[in-house]
Amino acid sequence: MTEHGEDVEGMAMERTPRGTGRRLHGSIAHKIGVAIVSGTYAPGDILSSEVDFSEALDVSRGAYREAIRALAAKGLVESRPKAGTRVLPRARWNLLDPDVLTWAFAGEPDAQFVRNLFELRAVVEPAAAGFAAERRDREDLRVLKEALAQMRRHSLATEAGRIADRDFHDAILRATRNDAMMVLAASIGAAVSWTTQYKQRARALPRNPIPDHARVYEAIAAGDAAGASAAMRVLVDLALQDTASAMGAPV
Amino acid sequence: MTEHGEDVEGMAMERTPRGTGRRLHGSIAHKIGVAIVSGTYAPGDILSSEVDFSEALDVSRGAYREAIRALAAKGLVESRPKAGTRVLPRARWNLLDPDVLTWAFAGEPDAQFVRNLFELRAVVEPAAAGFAAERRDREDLRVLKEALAQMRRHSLATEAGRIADRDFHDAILRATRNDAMMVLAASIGAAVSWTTQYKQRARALPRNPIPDHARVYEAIAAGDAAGASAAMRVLVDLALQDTASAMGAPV
DNA sequence: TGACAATTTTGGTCCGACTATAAGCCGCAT
DNA sequence: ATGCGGCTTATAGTCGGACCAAAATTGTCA
Repeated sequence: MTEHGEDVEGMAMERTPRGTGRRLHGSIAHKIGVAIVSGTYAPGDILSSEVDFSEALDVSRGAYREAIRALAAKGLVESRPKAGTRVLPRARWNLLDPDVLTWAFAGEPDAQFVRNLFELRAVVEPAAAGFAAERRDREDLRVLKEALAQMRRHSLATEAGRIADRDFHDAILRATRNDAMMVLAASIGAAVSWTTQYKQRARALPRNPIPDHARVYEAIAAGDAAGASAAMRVLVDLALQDTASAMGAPV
Repeated sequence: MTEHGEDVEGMAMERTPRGTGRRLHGSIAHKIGVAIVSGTYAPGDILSSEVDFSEALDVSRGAYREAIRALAAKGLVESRPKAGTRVLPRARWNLLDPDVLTWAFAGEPDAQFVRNLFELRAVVEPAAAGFAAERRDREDLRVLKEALAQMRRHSLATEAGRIADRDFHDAILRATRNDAMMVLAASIGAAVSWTTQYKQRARALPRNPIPDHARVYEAIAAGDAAGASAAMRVLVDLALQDTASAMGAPV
């Protein structure tokens, strides 16, 4: 992707084992995954036969198959003897899967999809904050407070600031004592954090997020479920507005 | 398991290609997946080496590796050279993945987990109903009405009845016009439907679900978001109560 | 004794052959 | 013509065996 300049098909793998980082099958899955999510291969399309595609990628058939297995596990494709490997309809994709989310945000994210994600977040996170207010223990509050302090110290423009922000939300999720909710909101949160880059890019950083977060913290500390929920709803709504304006799309 | 007498490890694959149905790597993934989710292999555990495990299962190393790829794609395990394949901490599992859910409900489902699922459902579905009330079109209402009619015709004890119930909820999700919410609620709904079996098993069928569903339909048809949301909340709460009592666990 | 090097274990990749499945075609009978 | 059933054949599925690469362990030497 750097100075080689070639990669004619746009899909050729690095032949040099140097600096692969990921395993080979992993990068294959990544490439094809991005291609599918970004629409290069539309739902219903049939991928080239295993032999053709794998040698087009210049990898062994085994590695290619393992990549396809991963994609199939995420609901992106389905392979059947004689029929080939077909891209499944979007409704079957595990859109909440962390990897799929990563692939979706690898290119220019679809504005509509981002809106949907925020909508879901606006449903889940306030509820999570409410549960957290009811179930948090002393340790949860300590972590929450520490994250808040870190957010005050560093701006959201810095890496440390974003990590603190993430810690804050993660701590709330842990406090819900609900695994399912944790997994879900963690995925959404990750996706949402990608959009933060767009906010930064647009230099649209007019709002100081600290007060919003502080209000959430106070309500959780006070054990005020309704208050925590409401405060979180405000926080998410504001984040959505920022993102929407930064992406140049109407809310 | 029958007269073969052997199968020492309790994990040996059927050697007879007869009635496999699933592909081989699929059944391997299923077996190991269930074993992990049910706690046979605890987080942090290292699976036997590829050669050992694959020949213990009496399958080729390739098939085994493909199965592991699928599990890795769902966040259940992680493989690293020399380090082996290790079961990841529960927090990394894609608990909302349809397959993982299936595996989780393959054995006796964990009561706590079911409660968490219902809690999440209680958050998402009412919100979805609200959005549906705002965005549904004539076609959505038609499908919804038809599903409701089918539910009246067949009891929930029948397969047709359960399908109708599922159609009803799916139609609501489609009406939200939110892909992310659709995928999520579909997963949860599938999981919840497993629990229906437990309700049946316990013969705890005291409640007639039609009125609850009808109220949701009426509110959506009327475009009453708040009403639809409230009606759905009631519906989910009642379902939770039924399930909880059927599972013999306190709410 | 501590740093370095050889060893060995284990996953990663490749190859080539064979098998099993089902889509699509062809022909038969209606 | 039409619908059904068997046959063909392309394609994914499975296998086994070989070699590569990385990392944990062990052993060795300064």
